[in-house]
Amino acid sequence: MSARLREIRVRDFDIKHTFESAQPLTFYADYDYADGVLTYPCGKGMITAFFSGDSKNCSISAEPEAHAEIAHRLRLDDNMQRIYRSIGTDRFVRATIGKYRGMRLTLNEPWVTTVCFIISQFNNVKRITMITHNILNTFGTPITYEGVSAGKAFPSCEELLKVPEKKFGECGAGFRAKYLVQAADFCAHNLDLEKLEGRSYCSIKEQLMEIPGVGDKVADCIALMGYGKLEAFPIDVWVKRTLENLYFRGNAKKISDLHEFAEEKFGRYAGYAQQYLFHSSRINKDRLSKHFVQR
DNA sequence: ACCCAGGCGGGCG
DNA sequence: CGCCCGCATGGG
Repeated sequence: MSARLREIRVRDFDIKHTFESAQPLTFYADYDYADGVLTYPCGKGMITAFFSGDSKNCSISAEPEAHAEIAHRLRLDDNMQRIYRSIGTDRFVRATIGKYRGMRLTLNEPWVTTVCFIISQFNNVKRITMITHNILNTFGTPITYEGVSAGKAFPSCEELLKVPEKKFGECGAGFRAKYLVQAADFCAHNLDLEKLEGRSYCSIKEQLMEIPGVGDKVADCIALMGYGKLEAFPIDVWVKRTLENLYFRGNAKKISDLHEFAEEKFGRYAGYAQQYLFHSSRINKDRLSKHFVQR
C-alpha cells in the first residue's frame, strides 16, 4: 500500500497547531502525534494521510485518489502569505500568527459541522470531542477496507432522525440533546444544507439561524468551517474577551458592535483572524492579551 | 464548595 | 429590540 503513496508539499501548514485548534475535523478525526498519521471518515471511506517536515515545508503523503479530498479538507490552496498580510493589522495579531504559523482553517461537511457546533455551545473542547466521538461511534455506519473494519462514517441527518433524545443524552450531550433532535428534523424536512452551497455569507448565516439550537455564533462557525466563508467571524467567550482586552481597554462590548469592529479591522479573511485569536486566547487562558495591553 | 466551558431559547420589560 | 436566566455535565 505504501508504494502507492504520493507526496504533497505545502508551505505554511502545521498539522499540530491545526489539530489542536478545536475545529470539526479535530472532533471527528484521529491524529497520531508520534507517527504523524491523520485518519478521518469521508463519505463511505476512510482517509489516511502521513505528515512530516515542518510548518515551513510540510510534506503530506497519501494515496493519489485522496489528494483532492485532503487538499479540500485542509484548505491547502489558501495563500497564507496573502492572508497573514491581510489580517496582520497590529503587533498582537502578528505575534500570534508568528507563534501558531501554519494553523489552517478546515473545510467540513455542513451537517457534520452543524452537529459539532450545536454540541459546542456552553461546553468545553475536551467534552465536545468526546460527545462527537460517541455520536460517530454509536450511530455511524461501519466502514470496511479490504474486508477489515476501519472506522465509522459520520451519520447523516436522515440517520440521526431515528435517534431519540435519550440516546443523545447517553452520548453526553446533556441539554443539547433536544437541539440535536430538532436540528435533524429541521434539516431533513425544512432546510437542505446542500442547497446553501455557493450562496453568499449573509444568506447562508440567515438560513442557518433558522435551525433550532443554532444562533449567531454557531451559524458563523458553520458558515466558516462548513461552507468556507472566510469573512465569517464567530464570537465566543474567548474571542469576546480578547477583543475587549486588546481594543476596548477591557470594557464589555455588545456582540453586534464586535462584529462591526471585526469586519472593519480584518475584512474578507476575518475568519482566519478569529481562529488565531481564539486559539491563542484559549491555549494561553487569555493571559497574552492582558499582558500585551498592560505594556 | 465554586467557577467555567467555541451559546441558545424563552420570558420579561 | 435589549436584558436575564436556566440549562447538563465534568474538570480545575
